[in-house]
Amino acid sequence: MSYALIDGNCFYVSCERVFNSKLEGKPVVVLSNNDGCVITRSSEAKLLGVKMGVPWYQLKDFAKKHRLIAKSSNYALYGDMSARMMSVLSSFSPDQEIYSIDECFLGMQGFANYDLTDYGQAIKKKVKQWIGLPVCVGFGSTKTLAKFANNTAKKRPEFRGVCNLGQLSATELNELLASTDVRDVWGIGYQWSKRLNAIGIATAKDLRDADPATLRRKFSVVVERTVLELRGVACLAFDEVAPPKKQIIFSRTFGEYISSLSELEEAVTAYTANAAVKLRRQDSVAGLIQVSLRTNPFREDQPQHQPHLGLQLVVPSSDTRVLVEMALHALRRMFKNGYAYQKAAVMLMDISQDTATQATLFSCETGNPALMKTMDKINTRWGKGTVKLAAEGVDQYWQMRREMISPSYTTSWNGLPVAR
DNA sequence: TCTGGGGTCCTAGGACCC
DNA sequence: TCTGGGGTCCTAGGACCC
Repeated sequence: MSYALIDGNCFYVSCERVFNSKLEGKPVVVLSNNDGCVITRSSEAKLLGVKMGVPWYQLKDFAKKHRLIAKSSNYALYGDMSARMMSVLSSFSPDQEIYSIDECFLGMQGFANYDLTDYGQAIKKKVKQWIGLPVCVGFGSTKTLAKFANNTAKKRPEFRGVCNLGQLSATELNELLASTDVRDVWGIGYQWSKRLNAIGIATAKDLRDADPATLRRKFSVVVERTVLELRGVACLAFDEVAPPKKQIIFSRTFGEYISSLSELEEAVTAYTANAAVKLRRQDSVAGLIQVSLRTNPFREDQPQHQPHLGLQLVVPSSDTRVLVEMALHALRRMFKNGYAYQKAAVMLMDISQDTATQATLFSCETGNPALMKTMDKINTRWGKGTVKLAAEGVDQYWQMRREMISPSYTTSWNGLPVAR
């Protein structure tokens, strides 16, 4: 069995470029929600030395000087482009696992007679032609090796965007592994890479050749599995259908600080409604809802308050009104006057499929599934927010800032590109 | 003075991913 | 002034049970 991993090159920037050719060849970054910090960089921006995660306000002067272009993130656009890309990719294998917004695995079982390097080039070409997005392709006998191959295809121009490990000699593979920092192995983050370095494991090759049992003892079973995966022993499952989420979070920084309870109530109501939509989309109900608030932790000069409170529902529910009632209850218990709150989050937990719900003896209010379904249908058909609870507020001053956002070219009539 | 052993469940915290 | 959002898995330790 072998796997392909296809990954969009600086995906968000590439999505912007599809509809705005002026961004081509220029240093571009896409910012996180609220225009907070850099989350995607074009290769030109990387060359300028722009680091991942830098706060935008620290970069403004630099951007002016170096003609760095910033875009607010436009998830309506990226989500839609992602769906199109995934649909094209699904035509290249019967088995697809969508791993994130910009990457998927394909199962390559039954492709033994194919030249996978050619096949990878064909994939790359079709996605570029049909969707307009540049991708790289990596092939390996485990997911971790496919990831490694993809990473190699990205970094080394001589591979022309496609790396098939199966085609390499043992020497060539060793050379590639030896020239890859252990930090760049999928599953090894900053903390573990530091500790691995300390015991003499610096490269992907060192890690592959280390003793799995020792690493399990010193680190965890996760690191052991990574070692085995690098050796070609598959330890990670291929999930074709996304399993339902075990927790659902809706969390946003406000456009402006909020100090009043009534405005927080509006925001928490809206956040809960958003989380509930996600919950119903996977036909689930939640048994526990947690609300949290946060002041700006960077403002050490200001009083800090980061409360969170979870409340159990008597009967698990997905009804927005039931969930909102609980959320507001939690909010009112935590809220304190005199703080500038910067962010709120609503988290749904104890999630189960709604068919499995246990009825109570004294059948309590569990909500009205039919009404919720109708609401979701209307909002899908006529656009988000067509029908909502009045308590979500009308003005919504706390909505996030997105000062450099592009139109929703593919998902809104108003954003439709015009051909001249 | 002396104070078992084994199992389960839950939670918090730490690590990782994009 | 301005620092994102949304997930997963694993482990250790405490509570509790017999």
